[in-house]
Amino acid sequence: MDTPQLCPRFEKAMSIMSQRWTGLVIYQLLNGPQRFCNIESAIGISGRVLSDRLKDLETEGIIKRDVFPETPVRIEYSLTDKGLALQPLMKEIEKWSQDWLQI
Amino acid sequence: MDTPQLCPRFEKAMSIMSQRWTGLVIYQLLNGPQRFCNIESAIGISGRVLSDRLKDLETEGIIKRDVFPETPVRIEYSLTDKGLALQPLMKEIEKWSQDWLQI
DNA sequence: TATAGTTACTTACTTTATGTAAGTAATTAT
DNA sequence: ATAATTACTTACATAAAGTAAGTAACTATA
Repeated sequence: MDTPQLCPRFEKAMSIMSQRWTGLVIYQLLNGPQRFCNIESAIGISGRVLSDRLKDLETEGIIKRDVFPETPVRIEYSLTDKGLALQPLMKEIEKWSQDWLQI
Repeated sequence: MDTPQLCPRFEKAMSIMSQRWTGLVIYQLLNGPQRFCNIESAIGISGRVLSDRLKDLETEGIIKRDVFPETPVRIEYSLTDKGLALQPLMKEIEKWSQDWLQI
């Protein structure tokens, strides 16, 4: 038929956002920089998958990882500008969920 | 730590949108009602998974399924109001992808 | 009449992703 | 010497997704 072809950039964005946990990790980091174990307990993701997701998101330039050589070592994850730019999208998801989902 | 707890409605919205293919199926249906094989070829999803997704989305009230007893039978999928309400969200993904992703 | 074509699926099987639980490294506290 | 802490990794089990073939219902063609 004659539906327009998918824009590769849009497709990429979708593939990032439609990966399990990615959205919640970003949403959680909108609360500010935080550590691995905090993200883990806040959203209920397993450490194994969180480790994968943080690596992927860092590779995509959406989050950054800062190491503070304290004891025990403190590692903070935070959103880059690219990651912060996802806030309006998160707001839309919030809005839709408020308007259309029951508890 | 002291990050706020996740809103169950937001979490539900995220679980819908972060399932693989769901976003693209909805995006595709923003072009108007269309048939199974059209969605399939437009976004490159396998029939097996598309079948699952369409059932899930119908259960969620995001799409509806209309049967036209022609030959061969025509079955059209389209967005409900709840599904159409996801358009602003799709626009945000488009915008972000334009602003932050390279080709 | 037999064969092929069409759409919308389903089924069986393989591969990939995710969940669970235990383990590791580096350091400090007890 | 043992336990505690954080940020992971590893090994293994289960769930989700991909691939390809099959099915049902009907029509068109040879």
